[in-house]
Amino acid sequence: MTTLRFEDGTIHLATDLELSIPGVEADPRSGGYRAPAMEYAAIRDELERRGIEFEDTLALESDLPLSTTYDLREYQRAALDAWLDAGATGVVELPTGAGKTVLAVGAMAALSVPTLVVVPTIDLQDQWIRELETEFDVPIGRFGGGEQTQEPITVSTYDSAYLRADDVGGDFGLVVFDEVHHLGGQGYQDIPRMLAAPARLGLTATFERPDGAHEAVEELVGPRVYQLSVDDLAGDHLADYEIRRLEVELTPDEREAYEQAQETFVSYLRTSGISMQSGSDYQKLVMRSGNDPRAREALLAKQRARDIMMGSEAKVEHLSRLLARHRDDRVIIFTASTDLVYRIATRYLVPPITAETGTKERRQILERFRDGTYDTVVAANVLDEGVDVPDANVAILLSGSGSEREFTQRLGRVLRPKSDGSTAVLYELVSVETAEERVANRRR
DNA sequence: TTGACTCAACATCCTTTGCTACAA
DNA sequence: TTGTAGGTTTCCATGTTGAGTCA
Repeated sequence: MTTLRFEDGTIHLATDLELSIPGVEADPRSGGYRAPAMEYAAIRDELERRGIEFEDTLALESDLPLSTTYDLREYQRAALDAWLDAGATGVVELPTGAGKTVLAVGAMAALSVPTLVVVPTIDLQDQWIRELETEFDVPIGRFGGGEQTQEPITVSTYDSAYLRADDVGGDFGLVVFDEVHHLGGQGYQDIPRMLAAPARLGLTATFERPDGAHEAVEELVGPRVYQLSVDDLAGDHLADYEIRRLEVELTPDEREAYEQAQETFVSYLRTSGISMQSGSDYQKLVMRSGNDPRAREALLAKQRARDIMMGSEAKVEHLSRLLARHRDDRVIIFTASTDLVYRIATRYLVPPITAETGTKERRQILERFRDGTYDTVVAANVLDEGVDVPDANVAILLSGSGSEREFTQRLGRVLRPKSDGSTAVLYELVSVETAEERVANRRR
């Protein structure tokens, strides 16, 4: 008799037959065959194709009473169809605010199998659970945030999924990865490997990663099956928007300090033979800095130069004009450093949010921003992703990285359609004749 | 139960000029 | 002809998160 069983994140195939299935290896210790759990569907298909009778101890197709009242928008319907046509595997890329959760609910209702939803933050976990409890008449389990309760539909953080996948990986027929680009991380890639779920849905607003790790995501979840950009939906389902770049000058003191720091960095590159053509060259420099004091000094100088161009006095000065112009608007100011957040908070009496802001205080600030008590907040990177941020119509990017993802996420914060149909505005403040001009171009 | 703390993991961190090999 | 990727393996700093521990 041939039997399929889930064991510690793997599929064990107990059989007397001689088999040769790609990805499946003989396991002499247990006297059978073994493969990562993600090969489950392929193994089952292969056994069926060869007409081999087998017992399947994984019950992934139990019929859950899932129905949805959501009326999918045209593009959501198209995305769902594309995913189903691809065999219920793959990634859907939709901009922030385009209703990725709704799409996932549609997918869950279409398959009606036990489902694991994996999300990056506790905040998102809370949102998903609220949404699923409203939509479906079944209990919703939770892995993470100090709770470990499993139900046919369970929402987990990536961290908890990593800890539990070897244990529960044989219990779900569908897995939904919210913000699926996180799966590019080395450790997180083990999560989909240890899950048997044949159906896999990845959701993101920014699929491609600069480090190329989206290729690993494609192998683990499936290729991108549907894609819409912000511009595809702006004006219809998202607000129209405008990007305004404002160029500011460094003060003479800042300029001198910037040029000096930059020269320290560049002259080290010249003498060390590092050509700095890609991220991996930068990595080489970082490694060298571990035992080469000059390399370390070069990196620290680069850091100083970054701080100067990103937090220049002229930017903070210019901010006062923007805040005056948008006195009646709802404004989020984004920076790349916590220092700058607190400088602005002190100078303009704007509530700050950084990683140091406790959960309770953070929730309070966002609640007051939502109800209109505050019309402006300033944040470092905390509001980029994974947080339910109230709608705003003006975003001011005082500083940021060259990451296209970060830019898209920040733009997404002002794109919820406005009741009066008005246009959202995103300001980018850039210090001229610094590396920031290049950084700003890259992220677009 | 809460808050403060530590720890591990992840992300970004880069330049600008020209060489070589290879694929489309 | 044109466009694009090209070797390495353990790490400067900063920002952020979730899990775990302890009082």
